[in-house]
Amino acid sequence: MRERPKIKDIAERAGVSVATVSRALSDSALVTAETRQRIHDLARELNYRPNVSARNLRTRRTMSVLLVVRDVGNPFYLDILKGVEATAREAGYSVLMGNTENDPARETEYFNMLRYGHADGMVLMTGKLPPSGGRNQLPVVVALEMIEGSGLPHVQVDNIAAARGAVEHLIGLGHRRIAHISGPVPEPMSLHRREGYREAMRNAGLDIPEAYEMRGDFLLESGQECCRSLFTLPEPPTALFVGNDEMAYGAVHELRRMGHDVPGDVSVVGFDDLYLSKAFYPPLTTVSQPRTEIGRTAMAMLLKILSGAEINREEPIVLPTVLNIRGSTAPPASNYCMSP
Amino acid sequence: MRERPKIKDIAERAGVSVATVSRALSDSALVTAETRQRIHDLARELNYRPNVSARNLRTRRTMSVLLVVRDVGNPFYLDILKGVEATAREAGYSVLMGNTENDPARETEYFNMLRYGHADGMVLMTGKLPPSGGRNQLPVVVALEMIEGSGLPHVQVDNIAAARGAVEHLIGLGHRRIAHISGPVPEPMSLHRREGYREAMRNAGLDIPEAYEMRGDFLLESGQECCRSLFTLPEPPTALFVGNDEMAYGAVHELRRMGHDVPGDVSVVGFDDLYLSKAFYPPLTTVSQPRTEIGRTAMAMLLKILSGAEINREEPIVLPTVLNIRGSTAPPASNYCMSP
DNA sequence: CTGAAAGCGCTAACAA
DNA sequence: TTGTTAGCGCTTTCAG
Repeated sequence: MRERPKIKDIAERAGVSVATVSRALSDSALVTAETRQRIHDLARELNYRPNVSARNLRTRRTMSVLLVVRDVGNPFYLDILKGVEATAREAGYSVLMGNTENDPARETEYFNMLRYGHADGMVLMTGKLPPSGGRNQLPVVVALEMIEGSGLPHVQVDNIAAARGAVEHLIGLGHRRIAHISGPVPEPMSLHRREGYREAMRNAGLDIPEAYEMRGDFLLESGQECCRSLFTLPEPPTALFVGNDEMAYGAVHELRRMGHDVPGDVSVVGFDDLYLSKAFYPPLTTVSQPRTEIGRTAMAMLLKILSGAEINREEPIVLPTVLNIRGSTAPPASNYCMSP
Repeated sequence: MRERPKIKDIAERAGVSVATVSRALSDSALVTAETRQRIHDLARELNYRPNVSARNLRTRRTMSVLLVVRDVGNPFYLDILKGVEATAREAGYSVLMGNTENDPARETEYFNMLRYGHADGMVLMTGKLPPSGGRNQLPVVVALEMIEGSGLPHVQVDNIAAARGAVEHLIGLGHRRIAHISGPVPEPMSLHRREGYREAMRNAGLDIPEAYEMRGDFLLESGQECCRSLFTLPEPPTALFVGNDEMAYGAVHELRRMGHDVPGDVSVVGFDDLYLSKAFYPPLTTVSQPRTEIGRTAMAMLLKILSGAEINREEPIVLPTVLNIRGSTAPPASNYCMSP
């Protein structure tokens, strides 16, 4: 037998044409059950494997999708990746990993991979977009990061409402001096979470001293640094609403280093509910996003687009968040407590 | 212009043959600099994109590799993924994600993807292998998990020595009653770390009570459970060497719940140096594996195999580990301290 | 229900 | 240096 059998080999052995083999292998109804069986047996016997490149060329599809994130090393994406992968494979698709590292050139490159026919569609989790160029025609679904006015379908959470809920929790505990450490500005995700913070404060009639709004970059170290600045203020906050868990870890770490107890002296709320937030000390109160579900939904949406179905590109799909109240929040210490 | 230009379109416009265009676009030296330039310009003007499926079919390679892990959701793989991805793209390869969830059927499936020509090679990070079937002929590199006697090239760390070093650190601090929580047995990785623990204890002339060797499964909860058992013993340990960081988090969590101070009452050492171990409280003493480097090395090895170079399949590449000593280890409390 | 035949778009022998 | 040509292995009309 030749190195690797092809349809032709099976056809010869079975005494039928390649067309029949192709049909039989794809379980077409246009083949007698009997021949179909015979061909299947023969295929197994010869250890036949279809050549995907040939099939792709012919069918003009690759049965694979691109999943593009800004940093594969970020644990935040894990469950999303998991959701995308699971949904993709259920539909027979493979997932190609893309990593932009915030480099617009790379992002363009991944769009080009779509155009090259490298993949059939893309789930995009970055905040920026290449210069356009007919990209709205491409099968792309944006997850998480809201790209304003992109015209691309997206699935996300309501960051404003979630943030507002988190801050309301702090206010409900009796906190009045609540500071915020935001993610990188002007990314929509950061802005929205900050907006939620502002809304909650405004609704409660609370002032936000300018120095209470710190800008971080979503990384642990910036959580530490921002926290340090906040606690050199003459009137430091009694509670922190931090833009993501990673910075919240940094903040708690720093608070401990400065001798403050969490939540005894300072309460901290995060955002994301990372993998380890429940094992953190103290277990972190944080907004939980349905990450796996986001992945699944985004991929399902992409599958729908790929199947040719019409979808509503304007109205984003918004998934619900939950505030997980754990050990890092408590009422303010009595000496800090002031009634309005 | 037609929907999507192909080489033929460029050829017609340029008044040359498709072969010349193909050569020009791949910057072959067999084309005049002048025509090459002209064709490049034309290609850009027409917004030409090569069709990868056609190319793949013709060249019999896909320029993509498979990266297979047992759980994409596990943060442990992040940096490895990053290393693999980086090295792959530097060489022009894409990375396809594979997720086995410890299901041997899936693992076979990924091997089949190689055989189908879905990808050119594979970096495998799971502990089990399908029934063989000429798999040793396939371009596969095993990272991390040692599959004994597989005949596949692999890159890894010396788990025995690393574990021994970690336990020696505890012994050096004065601990005598040191327990171990292992990963799933009989996986080589778990066995090796346990072996290192045993060696260190033996070398120091220390006994290992049977109950001091707990079996976990590398997950947080099992760290908690094993820890709970250990501290119902009449003579509980004063230090724990835990098979991975995740279980160590669980153990510390449980110790705190039971009212033990870490490291005041009990010291804990982990393995892996996960992303957040330094922000953990107390910052975790743990063995650090060069994860990104492991990914890079494995991918580099695979590239070498794909390029046709001969490599030594017998001798694994062993990368160095470092013991990161942080806040979770200290000398035993005086009332526990006993000289030999 | 089955077969013949025409490509999908590209690369690489072989010729010139 | 360039062109001609023959496929890579598969799917899918179109005829029978």
